[in-house]
Amino acid sequence: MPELPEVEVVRRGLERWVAHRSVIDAEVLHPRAVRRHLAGPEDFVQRLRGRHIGTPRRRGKYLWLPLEESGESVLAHLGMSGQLLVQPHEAPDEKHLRVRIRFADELGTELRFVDQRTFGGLSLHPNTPDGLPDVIAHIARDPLDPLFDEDAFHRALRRKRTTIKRALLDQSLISGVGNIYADEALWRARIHYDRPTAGLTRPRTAELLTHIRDVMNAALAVGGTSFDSLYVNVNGESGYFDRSLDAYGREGLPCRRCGTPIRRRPWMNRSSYFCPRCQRPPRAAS
DNA sequence: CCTAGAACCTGCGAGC
DNA sequence: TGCTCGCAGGTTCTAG
Repeated sequence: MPELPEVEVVRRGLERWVAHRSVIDAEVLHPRAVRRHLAGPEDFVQRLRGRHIGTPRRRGKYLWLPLEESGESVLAHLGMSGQLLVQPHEAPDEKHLRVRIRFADELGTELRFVDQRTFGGLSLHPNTPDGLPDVIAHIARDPLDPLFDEDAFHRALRRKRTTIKRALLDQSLISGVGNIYADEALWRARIHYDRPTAGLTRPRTAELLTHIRDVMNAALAVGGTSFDSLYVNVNGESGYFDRSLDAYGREGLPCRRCGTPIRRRPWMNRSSYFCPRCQRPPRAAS
């Protein structure tokens, strides 16, 4: 589940059901699911065997399982359609099951990576000194991270010659924000998605960040956003935040603030939803 | 160096 | 019924 709240729901599930177990074996059913593991599927499986899983961690949309005593982690990204499921051994294989991880204990469950579109994947990487898989060192801290550098983020926005929604989706500036929560936060902040970042004032940036945190925490409280069965927690259950969305997916429905119909605009091969009255376009854009 | 756009995949629903 | 088209929550690479 793509954005931060959904990934955090999965992380919490892994912490409860997978942490502190030891791997007895793994099985890669589709090589693309481990394409980021450059040494290949066999190497991935071999280096996983016998390892003890530590406490699952997350930064933005990435999550990882530290392997105790090896200095490495299993890095996971769910892409557009990935799921990490804790299933009983006897549960039938999912249609898009890509990787299976079995444990040495008698709990009767296994960890499965299921991914329809195969944009996501698992891989093994050494950790940097601060416990981060080395390949995600370029990913910025996310807005729920206590060490998120608000001032650096604001200075980056001022420096860039880009627009606000592009910047929010740039994981090297701020991580964890995707298409849904970008639209939701911008609606709350009454900022048009095509507004240049260079003109944002410091208070305006702070306000936007507050809205991002608020909407993410609200989603987290109800298990995240799921429109369909693709986005579920480790037990296969959906979140309920789709009922609370104010902008995303609400084309033609009245803005909950002013009643003006929400608009959808094609944007970067996807969509942007906004209120044309509350979120005024920068110049002559509609 | 920077930014915009396309590519990477599979499946579903709408419209014809 | 069956085909085509547009669309889907992300990241990364390339062209300009």
